[in-house]
Amino acid sequence: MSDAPIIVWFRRDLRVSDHPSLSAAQATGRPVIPLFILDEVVETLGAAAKWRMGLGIDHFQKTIAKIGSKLILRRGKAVDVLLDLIAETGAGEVYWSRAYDPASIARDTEVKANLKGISFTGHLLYEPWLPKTKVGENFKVYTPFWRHVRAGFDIDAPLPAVTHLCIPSEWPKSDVLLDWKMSANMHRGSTVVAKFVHVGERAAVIRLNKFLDTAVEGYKSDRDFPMKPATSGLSENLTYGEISPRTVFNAGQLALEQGKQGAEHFLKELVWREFAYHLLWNFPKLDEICWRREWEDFSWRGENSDATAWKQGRTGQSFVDAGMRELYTTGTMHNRLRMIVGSYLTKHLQTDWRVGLKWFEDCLIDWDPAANAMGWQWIAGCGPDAAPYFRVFNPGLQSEKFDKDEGYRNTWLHTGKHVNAQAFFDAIPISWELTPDTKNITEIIELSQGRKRALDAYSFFKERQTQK
DNA sequence: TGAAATGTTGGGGCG
DNA sequence: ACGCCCCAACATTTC
Repeated sequence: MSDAPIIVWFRRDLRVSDHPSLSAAQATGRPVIPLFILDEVVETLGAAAKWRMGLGIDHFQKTIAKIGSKLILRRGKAVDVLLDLIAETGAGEVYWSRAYDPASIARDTEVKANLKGISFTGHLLYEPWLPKTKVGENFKVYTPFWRHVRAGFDIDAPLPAVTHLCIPSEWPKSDVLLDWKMSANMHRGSTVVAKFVHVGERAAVIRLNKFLDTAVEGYKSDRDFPMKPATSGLSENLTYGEISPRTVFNAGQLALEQGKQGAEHFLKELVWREFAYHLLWNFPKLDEICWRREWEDFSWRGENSDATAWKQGRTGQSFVDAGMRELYTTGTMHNRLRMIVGSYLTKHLQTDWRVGLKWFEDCLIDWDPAANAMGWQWIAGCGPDAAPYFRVFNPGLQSEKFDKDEGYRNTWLHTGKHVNAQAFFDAIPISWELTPDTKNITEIIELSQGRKRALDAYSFFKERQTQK
């Protein structure tokens, strides 16, 4: 029986509750060395996500300290760092929670080929390769996927929090988090976004409970209204694994059994996240190539000045601009606005969905490789189970329906009603000018013209397709 | 998880 | 009383 230490390599699982690899390591009774690596995957995160990951690590260091252990920080290519640490400490194995995006898979495959690594489930409810249709195919449509996993997969109860860890006889050296400068690319001002983040396990659980106590009953209808406090906000925590999907699922299931309206819809949204990973697993270039390949021939515009105006929240469509400014200021955007701004960019502005995907990747603190790619392909009309291309959102009508009192637009465009907004914009050091009141910006393109241009491009595209 | 165009119906004003 | 028109309200189809 070896008493060699076990390295628990943390990635997107910054928690001690319901953490299968940590619990398994602890259960061996052997010393545990908690480790985080600033590796090739973390280095290339978008600015906001990288900064937010830094906050998560900072918080998690304290969590680990509270259970009598220490989070070791190392920087470098993952396999090299791990081999070095094994040599230094005599560690026998490395445990981790699986990741499913191509960059992480490549990294982890190389690691596994060079040392004894054991991977656990932790980031998802269902391993993405498991769901199959009756004829053994991968799912392309959400509803059958939902029905299949709902009926066919049991979700175990979450594991209890790990409350202590055996420590090694000697701690290996650790980097200092500040030296990693995780905020280096946050030119748009991390102090502004910092007001909106909820970091760590405790914050995540508070969010979950608050949502289930107060908001879930009205979730089904209220979640479409960006000014209503109707959503859980948990995407931010799920993406860094500050709460496990299993914890969220079980709590949602309990609410459902208590007869709470909206709980079923909440579970469905959680499973959308699973569906995104199912798609990404089966189509690893989901963020690069149109899932319906023929759409590669569509006349998408690349980076262009209209797209720049879109990023800056200066399109002259107040609802779109408000959404883009919420994104820039808070690192998140209400889901309804994500659909609206995505539709506007890809339809009215005829711009390639990958331009929008990249901007979201850089701005979102809840960025997720699978969900972002699926969402953009969905709205552009080239993805699986996608909104048909001709489903063009009209931002004006959408604002009539979902922001009738202009509360949302007033908040993010600043027209004086919500004084906080000015402070946000004052604090953002930006290279382009934000006028305080964007309501008078001339629209890039009149809405019905933009719609027509999009539909014309679509007919032209379809015409060419049939000729092939 | 859309919007606009087109089609249908039925009530009311009015000659 | 009747036919006609208008148009709101709703349903269907088309993009």
